[in-house]
Amino acid sequence: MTEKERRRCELQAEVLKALAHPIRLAIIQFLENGEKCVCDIVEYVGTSQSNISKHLSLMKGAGILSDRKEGLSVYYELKMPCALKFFGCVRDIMENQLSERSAALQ
Amino acid sequence: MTEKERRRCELQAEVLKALAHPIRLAIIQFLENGEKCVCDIVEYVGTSQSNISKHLSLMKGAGILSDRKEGLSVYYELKMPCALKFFGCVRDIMENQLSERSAALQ
DNA sequence: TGGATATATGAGTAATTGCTAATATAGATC
DNA sequence: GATCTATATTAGCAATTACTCATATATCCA
Repeated sequence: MTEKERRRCELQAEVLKALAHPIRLAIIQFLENGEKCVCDIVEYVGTSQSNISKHLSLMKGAGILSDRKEGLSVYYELKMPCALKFFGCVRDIMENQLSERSAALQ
Repeated sequence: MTEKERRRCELQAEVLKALAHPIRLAIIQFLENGEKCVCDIVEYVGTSQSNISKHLSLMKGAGILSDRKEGLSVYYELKMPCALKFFGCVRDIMENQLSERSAALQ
């Protein structure tokens, strides 16, 4: 494996790490229909504002979200809609997992 | 957000966590062209056999890989080719990141 | 059956991640 | 300028992740 490939995998892992948390996935799905402000996201997800702020900052840093300010509010928007398609694939994997486990138990 | 949605995000996060590591991504790309045995994977990635074994086990547990034994060797195969397409998308995000950072520095 | 080989696992340790509570910062309004 | 509101950040702590080393387990062969 070349050093270039290794480096590319490291960068890709950064992005995937930034996706790999339930709260961040919930935020992304919420943003599927367009940009939202932090307060709406807090309400939708149902956890503390400070926790949400951390997660938003992390995803912005990873290039997954972008933001814009409007008065006191900050609106976040999804920059990688392809993630939503991928989640469909992930869901299939999960369902296969459950099917296989069910079959194994029978 | 409903409890069902929350649960689904948790499960999706499990799969993404299982992907989100440079060595695991390298393994997945190596498996793009078909199943490989552990010793080939060890050689390709260039880290310890025990480390590789841990990563393989984790991905198998998450439903990403499947395996079959042949004598002393164990062959692993990718169960979610859609991940490869998604990596293309992740790469675009990474490149956008680099472009934006370059623009910001100029 | 013993030795060799391939692979998986346990234990210990360090690094990373994620949460909460408190608080700082920024913008708006009076 | 003070107050309020929205959001971001710091610090502390707990949980999780990842690695190495040593070793266990399984398979093959003489």
